[in-house]
Amino acid sequence: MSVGSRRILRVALPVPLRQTFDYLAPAGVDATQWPPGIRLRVPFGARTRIGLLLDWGKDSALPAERLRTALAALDRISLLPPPLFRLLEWSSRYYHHPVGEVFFAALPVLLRNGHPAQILQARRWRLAADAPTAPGKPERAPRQRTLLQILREHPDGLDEERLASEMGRGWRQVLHALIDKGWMREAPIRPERREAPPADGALPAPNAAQRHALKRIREAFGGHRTFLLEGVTGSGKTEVYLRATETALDAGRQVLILLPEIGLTPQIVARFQERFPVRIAAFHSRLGKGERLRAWLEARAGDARIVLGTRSAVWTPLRRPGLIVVDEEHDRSYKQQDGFRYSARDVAVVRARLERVPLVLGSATPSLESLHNALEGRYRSLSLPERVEGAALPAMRTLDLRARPMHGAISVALADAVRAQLERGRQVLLYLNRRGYAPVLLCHECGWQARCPRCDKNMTYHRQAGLLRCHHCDRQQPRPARCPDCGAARCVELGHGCERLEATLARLFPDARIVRIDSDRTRRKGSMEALLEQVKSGGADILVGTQMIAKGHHLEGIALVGVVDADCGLYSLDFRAGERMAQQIVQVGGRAGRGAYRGEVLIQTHHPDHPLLTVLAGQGYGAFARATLQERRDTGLPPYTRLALLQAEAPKSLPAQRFLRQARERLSAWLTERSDLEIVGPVAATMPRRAGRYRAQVFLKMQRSARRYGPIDAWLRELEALPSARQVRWSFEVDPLETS
DNA sequence: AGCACGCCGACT
DNA sequence: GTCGGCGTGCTC
Repeated sequence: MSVGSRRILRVALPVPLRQTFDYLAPAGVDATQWPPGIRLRVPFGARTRIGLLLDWGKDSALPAERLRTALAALDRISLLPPPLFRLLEWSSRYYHHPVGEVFFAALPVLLRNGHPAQILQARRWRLAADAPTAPGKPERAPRQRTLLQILREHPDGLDEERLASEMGRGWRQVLHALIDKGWMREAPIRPERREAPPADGALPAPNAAQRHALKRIREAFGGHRTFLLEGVTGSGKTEVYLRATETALDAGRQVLILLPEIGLTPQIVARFQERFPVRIAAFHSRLGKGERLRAWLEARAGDARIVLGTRSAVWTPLRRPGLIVVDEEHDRSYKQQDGFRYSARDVAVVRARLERVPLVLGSATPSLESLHNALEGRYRSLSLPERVEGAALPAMRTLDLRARPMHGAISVALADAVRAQLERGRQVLLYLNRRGYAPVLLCHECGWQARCPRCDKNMTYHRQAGLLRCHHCDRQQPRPARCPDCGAARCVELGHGCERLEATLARLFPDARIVRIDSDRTRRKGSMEALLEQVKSGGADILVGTQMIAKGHHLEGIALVGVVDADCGLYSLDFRAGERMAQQIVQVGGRAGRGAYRGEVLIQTHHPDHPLLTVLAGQGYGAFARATLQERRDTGLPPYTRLALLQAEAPKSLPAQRFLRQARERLSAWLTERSDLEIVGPVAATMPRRAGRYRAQVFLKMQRSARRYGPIDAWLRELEALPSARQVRWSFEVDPLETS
């Protein structure tokens, strides 16, 4: 190989185009001095942009005179360790997403914008021993006096960022004046606070199932293996993660732990920090740009030994990875729903293979995809069938609503069960996955309904706010005093949301303390924690909530969980609705009886004989999941086939339809007779209009074994150039979760 | 996605 | 007579 002749730089740019761009190396630079994975400043159209060098080439498909010259390299060494680099290439191919957008999604914003790949070491300053201690000194320099006073209050020192915000403009001059007087000393960056880990005796002793799971995971260290850890709620999955983490750390390795959006709480970070006196990088949504870059670089350097984060943390570079964990792997927040639509769980599976490390997928209610992989032997099954410390699993049964007397959304039978628990001084949780007061506002005279003009959907009445809100767009409007159609003052509320359920309960149980938790009540940061704290400390008798309360929270005192409406998940167009409903019932039911007594789960339904409910309530989630898998196999749905979705939306219906029709024709042209690819559509979305835009889609259904990405890539590149594509917003999604 | 180029309405 | 609307074409 003649290295010197490889003069073409192949560069990925953050643009939605399925291609790379070729550049020449500047005069005097041998292209091969620049390793793939570094950032380059390049001219692009009318301006200069930052790209990522992916590869070199001997020659370009473009004539030499059209090539421009790269301006400069921003890095000396690759930003991305080789396995992560290959993971990103794989992701771009698998998800058929523009390679530049994929690579740039893995970089912190500051790096995307050209910031040097160096840890922002905001220097810290503290007072020197001989600085004046009297508050009035020096008399003739008020700014210096202020700065001295601030630092007197912070004997450990303050970083420059804080100094700037406390002092305001011109702070650096003041600082330098004090440095010149010898009154300032540089303080060590981030005083390390390392506490000894708890002695082994202080830790909970793992039970037999936990020990077995750990043994299998530890055996896999040093190589790759994927485990599906099925652990009922309260079975101590986190303790397994912690002990497996310990093993990886002892081997000098890093651990990457992915959590669903609501799972990454300060408490879970604290739990890891308590156990391990090592640097932890926690990627949460409130991290500032600089902090995010620092955490990213610390992970890349191997200084952060544990990386905790949500979906996007799957792209964190690791120097010496030893273990990856995906907690609550069924959770839908692992799926990015816009732009680059990837599944962090699925990416983690591939990453673990490329990094050659074990991966643990944990859940009480595994996704059918993962369960299928386990049943087929691709994943190793581990199970924690019992709760720790002997707490019993709640008993689950259905309550037949047919022809039964009701108090609003609550049957008399459920109300009686609630009363019985309240009389024994125990807590009750009622789960209703519907916000607001009533999902429908209807005129009793003429039949008019409050509909969202932009979505063709009913607007939900929120009584406390006095507003009609559309839950599909941001529209809200006051409740009309009279029917806009006939003028009658007789609009009635139909159906029940959480707000109304709370009102019903207040009437039925006037002495009970009721706490409602839904996104209407937890807008403000920290209000969710405050409400949960109130419940945990016994300051509530009845907890009412949407799916926000279904996940993860350890509520000791709850004896009864009521699922107020199980019917909405039974007959849905979305083939995953049943799976989701079952997961929600089991997860919310898992809040019951984690204290000293056995809990009870009551499921209200008009379809007590529906197989989903009978299997779930009678035999549990595992049996339900296996039965549903059988159904998916019979109907040729995922995970037995693979879906992809081409979606288009436009302010008018026609352009979206036209684009999709053309897209379908073009795809057919790419296919041979023996292609195992089925095309369905264009069909209107389940919600044909949302926020004033018409939506339609084409489905691709492939055999599981289909590994041929080529035709689809060529097809999508063709679509990019289609004139009808410019009149619509379109997207392509592999393995969509929502097929509506 | 940006950004420039390009051809038609209400303003100094 | 110009400023600027967003259609359409291109980016190595």
